[in-house]
Amino acid sequence: MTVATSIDQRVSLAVSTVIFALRPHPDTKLVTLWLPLVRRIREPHQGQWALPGGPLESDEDLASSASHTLQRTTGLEPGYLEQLYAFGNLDRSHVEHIESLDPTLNDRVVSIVYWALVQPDEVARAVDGENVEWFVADELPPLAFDHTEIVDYALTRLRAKITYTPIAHAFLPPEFTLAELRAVHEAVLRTNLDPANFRRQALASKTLVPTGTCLQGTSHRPPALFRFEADPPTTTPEERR
Amino acid sequence: MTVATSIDQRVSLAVSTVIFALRPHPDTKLVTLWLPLVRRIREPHQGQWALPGGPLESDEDLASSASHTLQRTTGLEPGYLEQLYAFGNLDRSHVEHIESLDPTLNDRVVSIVYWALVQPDEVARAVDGENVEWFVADELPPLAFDHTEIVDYALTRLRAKITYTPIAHAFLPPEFTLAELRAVHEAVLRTNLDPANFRRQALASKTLVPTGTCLQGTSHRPPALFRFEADPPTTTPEERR
DNA sequence: GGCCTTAGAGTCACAGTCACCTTAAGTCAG
DNA sequence: CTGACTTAAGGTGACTGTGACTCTAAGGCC
Repeated sequence: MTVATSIDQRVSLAVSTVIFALRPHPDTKLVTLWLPLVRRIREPHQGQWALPGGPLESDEDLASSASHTLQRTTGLEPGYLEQLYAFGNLDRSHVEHIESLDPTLNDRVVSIVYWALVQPDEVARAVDGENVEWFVADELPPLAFDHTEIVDYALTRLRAKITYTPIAHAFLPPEFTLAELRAVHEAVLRTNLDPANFRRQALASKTLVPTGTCLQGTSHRPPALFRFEADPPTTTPEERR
Repeated sequence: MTVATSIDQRVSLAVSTVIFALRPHPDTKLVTLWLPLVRRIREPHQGQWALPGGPLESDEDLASSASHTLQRTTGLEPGYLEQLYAFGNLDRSHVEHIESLDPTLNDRVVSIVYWALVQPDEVARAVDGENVEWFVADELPPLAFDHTEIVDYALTRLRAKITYTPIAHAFLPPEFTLAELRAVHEAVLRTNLDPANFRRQALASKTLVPTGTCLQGTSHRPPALFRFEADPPTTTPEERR
């Protein structure tokens, strides 16, 4: 920071985003985590799948860049967006599959990676196709660069964070039942949770507000609807401003 | 990442480090957190104190860059080093004191900030002087750029992390008593901890190994010496390799 | 020996968690 | 209308970790 007025030409800066959404698993039909990947159309790692992203433009914030990537690849707005980590080690372009040995293509890239939660809808499927494809997060093909590692870390972070922070709302509509909220947790954590205990803890967290209404038309006792509290405090620097 | 083969000239990349060490407070004599700052010798923010750091060299990893900064400003090796956050918003050079209005000096800088824990020794004081000076972490002067914000975030992270991770060892010699370990926690958290309860929790964490020996020469019952377990598992990507 | 200081072990009340059970409230089949 | 079925919602008891506190152990110092 102190003396940073020039930079070595060969270090470039990119922003990538790990985008999570919930959809039914094609085999088990159980709801699981999915994420969109982009097929690389040039060396290195041409043809392999990679995280969506791009170089940081000089007129956009880091988080804005991640948002733009999200919009470009899925057509969606982020329900939740947080910086994951900055990956910049020298060896990160050379992992595993060295396809191109042309050193000019092996430029040093520092990637600032964000992770996002979205609600997939019709629009998302429309953007699909082209070079974008959605995959089950825990059943990914080999990815370009160190992106497998990055996705693993993002999954760890998501699974840790959902247990102590109300981020599940990013996967849900404004109003939802406790069963729906629990289903999100179960899908992310890949476990079954005791409905009674989950209910008690969710209500104790003080982040849920009962709407007073109930969901009608079910073949059983109608469940109460909730919405999330307006201002859940966060701790990342960006959001503290 | 995907298309990152060129970068806008005006975005430069720097690595800064928040370096924490424990020393007695000059007034209260109680042990507290200190950190070294560097006086800026050019615009913008000339004369103000800032975090030590510098541009990322094309042949060094991000963490290595932070280590080099640490070595350069204090002469010390890091006992603990972890990436804090990447700060890159457009307005971060313009906060508060706009001294230089020359736009060419207000280049866009993305800073990847690390935080480190060190044991200060004689060497550290020797490097002192020049443009480096140590300050009590909670009583800093106004800093250049958004560095006040960054230090605040680093302090939050340190204080949160020491409660659930055995990082206190970075402030301690290889062998130490439980009272010394507790003193580190008390200094970082600025609270008094119940010795008996702290003991119970520390031993329950399974990260301490009794050496079998006791510290002799005290004017009371000799305390047992401990050392930290060899392999404390961590979760940051760098250390998982 | 008596006193001081700190180490270290133990006790008790309390809050949160987990596994499990019971009751409430609706739909649907007959 | 009635009973079967399903899920919501509330409750209970065992267990666990924590905070406040007490008590004993082991040294040095006077």
